[in-house]
Amino acid sequence: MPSGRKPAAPDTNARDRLIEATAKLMRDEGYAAATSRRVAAEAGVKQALVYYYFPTMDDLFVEVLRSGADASLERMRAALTADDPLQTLWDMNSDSRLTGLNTEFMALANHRKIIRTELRAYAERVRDIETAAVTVAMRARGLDTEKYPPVAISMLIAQTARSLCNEDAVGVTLGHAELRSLIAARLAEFS
Amino acid sequence: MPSGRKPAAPDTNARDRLIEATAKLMRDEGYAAATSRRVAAEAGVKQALVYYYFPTMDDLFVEVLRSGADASLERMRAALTADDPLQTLWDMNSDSRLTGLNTEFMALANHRKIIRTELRAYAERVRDIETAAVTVAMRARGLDTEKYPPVAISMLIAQTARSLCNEDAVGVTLGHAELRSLIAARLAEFS
DNA sequence: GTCTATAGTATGATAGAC
DNA sequence: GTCTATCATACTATAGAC
Repeated sequence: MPSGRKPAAPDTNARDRLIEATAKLMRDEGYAAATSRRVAAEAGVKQALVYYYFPTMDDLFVEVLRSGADASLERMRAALTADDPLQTLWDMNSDSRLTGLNTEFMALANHRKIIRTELRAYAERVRDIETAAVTVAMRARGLDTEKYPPVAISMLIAQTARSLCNEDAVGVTLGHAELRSLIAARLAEFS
Repeated sequence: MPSGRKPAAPDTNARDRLIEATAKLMRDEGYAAATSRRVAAEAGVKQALVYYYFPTMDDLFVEVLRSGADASLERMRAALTADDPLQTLWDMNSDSRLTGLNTEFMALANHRKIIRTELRAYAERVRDIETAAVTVAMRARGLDTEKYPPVAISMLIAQTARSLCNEDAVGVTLGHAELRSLIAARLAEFS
């Protein structure tokens, strides 16, 4: 295979570095900080090169969302067939790197049509996978999937994890211990 | 009383109009759209006047947060002594005007210290009030506040309502009906 | 309290050399 | 594929007239 190398090194091609640099800036300083100049500097290239790979900055943002989404979906598919899908669901939605980016994209999506469309498509694919995993887990334990629809349970777990993460990010921790142990007790019933 | 008028009219003084215009722009187009020029135009004044009332744009943002927070806390205090505090808690956190602004402030808070500090203080005051209301409601119905800490219950209700609202804003509705009716059934047990 | 005018800087995007 | 150079535009913030 001629081009079979996949270096995990920090630098691959310029395009990938630009995408990664944009994600980093969005996480650390918000989407408004991800300007063509700053993104280029972070990736170690000149500003004009951004427009060689991406027609507009919005196209760059969409690509950041897509590549992150693909990686996330891949991880989720693998993880949710594991021993403890519900705990895995909780853990994955507690990753502050992901929830931080997600907040930025939610804010961006509120006023940019292309990003809204892309984010919606991604969110629904994620929900489908998560719901499938919860369905399997609940049936295996003989739980009532009529009274407690798996899609509702998976939303409850994912959204609670993400909310706690978002609050942590701004320094709000009041009540977190209580909610965490309540969830932990509930999740333990499934294991 | 010399200055006792409180006109609900769209125009009061310039300062208030600037704060309201900023909130509107943040809701409709995101915080990045709330520039001194656009805010001034929306309020019907000239750009330089923004800096007469607010030393920097961040000071304006903080003031938007404060005035919104004060109004919200006032409404919440009044509402939570009502007949059905838990339903009220749900309804107040389902207001898309508030949750939209909240998303913007969360994103802003992720990279602006002053706003993070202000948002944290507000979030904790809100949580205190909500928790107090849930405590009263649970005790009145003889529910176990040891096993189900009121602060955790109030967080669960508020965050679920807000999450559904945030998703609605970007067009995601998958699973909402199921989660809503699950919550409705739970809330009904308290009434 | 509200304005005009402007300084100084950063932005998205393009043209064209190599 | 990557660069230099630049245009047109927008931004925050200040100075100073009225």
